Amino acid sequence: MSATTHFSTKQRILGAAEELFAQFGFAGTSLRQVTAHAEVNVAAVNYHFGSKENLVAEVFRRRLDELSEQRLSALRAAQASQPGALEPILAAFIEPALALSMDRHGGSAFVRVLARAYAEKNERLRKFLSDNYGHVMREFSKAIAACLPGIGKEELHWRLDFTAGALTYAMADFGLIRRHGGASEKAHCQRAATALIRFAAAGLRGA
Amino acid sequence: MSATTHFSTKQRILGAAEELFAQFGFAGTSLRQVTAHAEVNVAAVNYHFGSKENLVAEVFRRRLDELSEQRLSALRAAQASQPGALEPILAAFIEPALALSMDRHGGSAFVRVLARAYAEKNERLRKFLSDNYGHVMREFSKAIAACLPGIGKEELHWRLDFTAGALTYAMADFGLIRRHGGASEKAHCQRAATALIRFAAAGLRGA
DNA sequence: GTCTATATAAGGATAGAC
DNA sequence: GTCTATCCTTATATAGAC
Repeated sequence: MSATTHFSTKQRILGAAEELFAQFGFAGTSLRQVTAHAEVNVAAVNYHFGSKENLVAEVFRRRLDELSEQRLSALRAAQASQPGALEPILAAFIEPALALSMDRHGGSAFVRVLARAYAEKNERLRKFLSDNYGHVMREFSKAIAACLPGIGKEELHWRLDFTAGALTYAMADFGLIRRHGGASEKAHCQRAATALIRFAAAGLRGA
Repeated sequence: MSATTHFSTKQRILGAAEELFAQFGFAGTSLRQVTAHAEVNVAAVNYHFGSKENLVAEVFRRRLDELSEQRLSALRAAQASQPGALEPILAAFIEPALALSMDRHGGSAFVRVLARAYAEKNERLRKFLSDNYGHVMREFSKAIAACLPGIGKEELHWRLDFTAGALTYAMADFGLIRRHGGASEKAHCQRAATALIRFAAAGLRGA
């Protein structure tokens, strides 16, 4: 029994799609590539997901439901233990994604898929993400704003915008750091995350 | 004689491609969409550019040759008049792109195309950009590093990386700010650029 | 739930008339 | 330099056997 046999057809498709979307984008990946990579039949995608657009949505849902919960729960913990502190809030956003990108089972590809989605101007995809996960960004924005009194509304809006871009793309790069299985890569990523938190906090404060 | 008639077939194709690439991505845009949008014949792309890949490269070359020169020349001017100052270096990078995105003739779409390229992991495209324009980023990196003595090599590398991501995506958003033709949008963009410079400088210093 | 086969459309690229 | 027509490949999606 091979390693991949442990996963259902549906999970194999999701994993293959995630990997290929990260590498070639949504439009740049064909369902034939996906099924070939997943070693399933071409018809399987339509049987399990109905359409390519639905498959894209499910690739996000599979990870984002859990990731969003982890982020919000870490945010609440940070606000409880260190109220008014900026860095713990940023850590609450970054560290669950970092854990995902260090994970086996293709989690690292997903962080890059997220970065793709950020660049993507596709209306339907943006609406899907905004409708289902927009509340996470709003919670974090509110929490960060509360740490930064005395900054004008317009200025604050921009800093949050810049931060979102910086975090998204920086984390996508974390997913590219080669994981040779050693603990040193994990430590390397952790140092990168620390640097990112420091960078974003300084930028937000506008020191 | 209509407004578009002033431009050659080649220029019309480049303009249409730029607009569509910004909106749908490279893989997500078909040559048929491009030629329809440019109001030229389907065969014109292959006649003038040989292939889709070549068209993509020319879309970059048309703007990036000039933009790179402007950036490097602004960098030299900044280093001459305010040596060791960080903000003028960042301004030298940002303001030529801002001017482009405020320009008529589709310059705003190009800034978003640049952001697309940043997310794109396509090897051939990355190599083309790195071979032809990589020296610009290296010049700026060197200049910024010189302003930040006493920061470790690894830490500095990350901060430059975060900055590149933040700048690229923030500038793409500038290109989305609606320009109703008034001067107020120009002022709005200028304030956004000032905020971006401040944000990046603070992040780089790690205050 | 999984396969083969296929319907139907769209894609990139080219040949050859004008 | 520009057009029409077309070749060939690839794509998404589905129908129907197993």
